[in-house]
Amino acid sequence: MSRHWLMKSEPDAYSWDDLVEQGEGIWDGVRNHRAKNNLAAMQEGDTAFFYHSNIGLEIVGVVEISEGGLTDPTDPTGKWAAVKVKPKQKLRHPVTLKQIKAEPRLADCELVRQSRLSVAEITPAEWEVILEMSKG
DNA sequence: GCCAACGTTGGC
DNA sequence: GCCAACGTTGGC
Repeated sequence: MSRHWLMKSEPDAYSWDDLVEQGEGIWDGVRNHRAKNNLAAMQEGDTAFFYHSNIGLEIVGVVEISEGGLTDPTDPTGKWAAVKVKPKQKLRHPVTLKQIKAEPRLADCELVRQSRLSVAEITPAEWEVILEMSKG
């Protein structure tokens, strides 16, 4: 049973378009324990929303975990986790943070509850709600 | 082991 | 640019 996630990136540093251009990206540099636990729990085939923080403040696409269980190559101590992701589909309409906060069914999601968490889990129900919203 | 001070992240 | 939330550090 695959799980769902949400991964934040500042588009200035790494945007959806950057990922599409490269075909596959490694998600590293996470230095938060809760986010790391989420990264470490990801398995190949899981899917994740790609969220633009700071600029945009919206979910722009869906990525698939292409390789899980990696150690962060940018971390000399080898304690932190990383995964590889591939772009799967761009949302027809981005789902903004504003919309997410206005949706009662999403009030409990990790993104809303702990806004600074860079890698959050999305429940199957929340996943469906967001996908539905992206269809406009 | 507690807690105040400080730094960072991210929304507004 | 400000501020709230959260994590980390360091003195005790």
